[in-house]
Order: sequence, then C-alpha cells, then structure tokens
Amino acid sequence: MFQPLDPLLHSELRLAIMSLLISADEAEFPYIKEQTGATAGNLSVQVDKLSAAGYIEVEKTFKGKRPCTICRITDTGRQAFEAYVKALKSYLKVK
Amino acid sequence: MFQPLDPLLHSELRLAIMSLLISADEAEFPYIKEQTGATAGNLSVQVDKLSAAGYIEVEKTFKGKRPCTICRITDTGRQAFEAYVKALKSYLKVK
DNA sequence: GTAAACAGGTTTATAATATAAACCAAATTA
DNA sequence: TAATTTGGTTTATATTATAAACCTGTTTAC
Repeated sequence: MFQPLDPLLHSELRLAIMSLLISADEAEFPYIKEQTGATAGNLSVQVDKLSAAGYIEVEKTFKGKRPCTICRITDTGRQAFEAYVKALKSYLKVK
Repeated sequence: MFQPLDPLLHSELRLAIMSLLISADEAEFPYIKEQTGATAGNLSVQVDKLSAAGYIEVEKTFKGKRPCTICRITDTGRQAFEAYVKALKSYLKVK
C-alpha cells in the first residue's frame, strides 16, 4: 500500500540539498546555504549525514586562499532520490 | 525556491493517514492501523495531532458493544494536504 | 461464574532527529 | 593591529516519532 520513505531523504533540508544537487550536479556550501535558507550549522550537519550515507560527495578545496566546500550527488544518491520520489507518489496519488 | 513543508504532514504516518482519508472520506481506526502497518499507540498519537490541528475529525462511537473510532478528513485537512503536495513538487520537480 | 484471552484503544517513557547557538581558524578591512 | 567577515564545525537543546506498558470492557473456554 504505502511504500516506506527513506528517512534520510524525508527531511525538508536534506531533500532541498538533494534537489539542488540533482539539477546542479555540483554546488558550493554557501550557494546551498543561500538557496535553502538554512543556517550554516544545520547545513553542515545535514551535508555530513548525506555524505556518510554516500548520497553525496564532499570535496574540501580552496578558492584562492579561502576554504571551499563543494558537494556533488553520487549515483547512489541519485538512485535513492528517485526511489524516494517513487515511494512518495504512493502517498500523494501523483501520476 | 523551496516552499516550506507543513511539518504536520511531513511525517510518514500522518501523511499515510491523510492519504487514506483523502480517498476514503471516512475510516475506522483498525482499518487505518492495518493499511498503514502502524502500531496502535503510534497511530493514536498521530490521529490526535491531526485532530488537534483540525485536519481530521474523530468520532467516538460504538459498533455493537465495542468502541469504534471513526476518522474523517475536514476541508481544512484537504486544503492542507493539497498545499503540502504543491510545496513538495518544488523539491521533486514533478510536473 | 470466573479465569484467560482479545479488541480497541490511550498514556507515557525512550530514542532519534532537527535546529540553532556557540565556537574556531584564517583572511580581509579599517 | 583590532575589528569584521568568510567559511564553516561542534555541541547543547528542543522537538518528534515510536513502541512499550497500560487500561477498560467484551468474548470465549472451562
């Protein structure tokens, strides 16, 4: 009847992050922060969780002299996102 | 960019309850329990929350000698559900 | 008739989660 | 060189979800 919803994706902020990365392929921390309206602390935690699950890859680099954190979605993440959307539809009756 | 998600609906079990009631108009507690696979305790709590928010109406009656709890969705609930689905689409890119 | 099991839940204790506040290091600006 | 800003991380707190324990009444078995 109802398919279970991946708890890692069923979170407003983490879903927004994944949604951005699905379209963008890669994004910097401050950009994600701005687009989602999240606080840096919250974003940092949620990025870690997605990264720990292998849904995204986090590259720590520098932009000039300043630190720069780049996030990319992985294949696993892409699949998980698609599965989540599919599962959600069993609740929403979206065709 | 991303529309906020009503926290009352952004919960696996509460969403399942609402989804059932959207199609069924009215359902008994044990039926919802069976369809959602929830424990009675969890279901009781979540039904209370939806009821307190005015998203559903709970009628306590009897079926023969046994207590029977009937749930119905309200107009408020229907609207909230529709708004939630709309908001979700900003994350999912569903047309 | 009464003990045991079951139906239909509710209450409450615990575990998990989300979130922001506090913090840190380095770079820039005044 | 002091203050401010950038780019975050860590940690404490509040919220939420969940199941275990419980309760009331009914049915069944003896």
